[in-house]
Amino acid sequence: MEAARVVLNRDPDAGLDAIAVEAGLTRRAVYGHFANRDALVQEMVVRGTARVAEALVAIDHPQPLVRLALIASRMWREVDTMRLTSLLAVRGPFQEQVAEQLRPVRRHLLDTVRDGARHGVRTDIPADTLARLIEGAAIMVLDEATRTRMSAASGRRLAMLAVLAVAGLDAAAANRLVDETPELRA
Amino acid sequence: MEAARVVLNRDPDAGLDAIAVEAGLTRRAVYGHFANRDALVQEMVVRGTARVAEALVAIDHPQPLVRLALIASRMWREVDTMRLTSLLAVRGPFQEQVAEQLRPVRRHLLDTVRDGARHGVRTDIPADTLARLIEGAAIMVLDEATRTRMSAASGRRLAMLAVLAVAGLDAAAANRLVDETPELRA
DNA sequence: CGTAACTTGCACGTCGCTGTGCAAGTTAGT
DNA sequence: ACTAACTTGCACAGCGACGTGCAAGTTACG
Repeated sequence: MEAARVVLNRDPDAGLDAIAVEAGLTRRAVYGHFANRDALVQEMVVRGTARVAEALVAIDHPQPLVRLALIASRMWREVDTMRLTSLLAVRGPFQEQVAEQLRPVRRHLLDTVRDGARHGVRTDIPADTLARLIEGAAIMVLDEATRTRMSAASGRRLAMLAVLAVAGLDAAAANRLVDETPELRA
Repeated sequence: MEAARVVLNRDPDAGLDAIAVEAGLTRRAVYGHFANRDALVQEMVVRGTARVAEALVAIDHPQPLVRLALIASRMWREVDTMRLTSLLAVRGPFQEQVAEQLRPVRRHLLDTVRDGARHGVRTDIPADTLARLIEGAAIMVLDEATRTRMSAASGRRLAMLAVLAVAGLDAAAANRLVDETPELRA
């Protein structure tokens, strides 16, 4: 399970053998726990997505901008799962499934974007489009930060800054927000 | 060739059969032109990347911010090729090849970012990191715009705004720049 | 017409991955 | 020591995609 996350994060098309080896097992042994490859991946992605979705929906802060930054922050905390989830949300046999699980998260994000209109979030781009861009930007930064083996602190901050940038804040305002909000320093 | 671009854009792992059909040929006939599947993809990606790279490096405007917007704009003009190129630059057997071809482009982008420091480009993020983020953001927007079948004008504008946002401009300044610069209206 | 280039259809072998069957081995719990 | 759960190794069949060989057909050009 854990092994699958690691391996599939490296190569989403990795064979069952690679996963088994990573788990310290034989390919044959895996079939004792899962009916087939898809069942394994399904199980993993569903669990992971559920955890992430729950964590993101739970974000609740009076200021919309802080909520946005917190979303980026929590995503970073679950990078591995997030990257897989977002990957599987686009291609693969689980698109629907994952999309369904992400619905409340996306709704929450959209609400936050709308809510932020009076706090500096740009309105020149339709809210739903902007929400998608913010989501995409977060994932993209996560990818980049992972690829360059960025430190936890740097990655988190970068994710927050990028999300706020796409949301429409200028650099100065974003840095001020991140530095002066206690919840964003945790 | 053209067919390969279309098909692989839908599914990067598409079989040779699908490509042949799209081209109005038989799988067998393709082997009359290319030694094997890899040769075909290689040829296509190399040609495409070369074109794009050339177009992007040729961008030359006194204002760095305009250069950034132009990069996004030209990328949008070559969406299909760009998406494939960026995809192949990360995974697949051509990583090195593509990365090599993109080197001058990335250097140009990095120079532009550095150059923009005095024109509103954020400096709180290291220039090389920021350059990567801008590149990633552009691709991400292209993907999103393609997925939602956005109109040419909308897609182009969105790409420009997103790139400028990540570069550190606030929404108002970005819109002003895009609207008031003749080169960005073309 | 004749020829050269190209395409087609079909057959075939190969490769890599999947999923299963079975006998034998290991490990943990009682 | 006995059992139950789990693992291993190996063998096998299936599937899909690749790459090739060959005979027959089409098309363009002289």
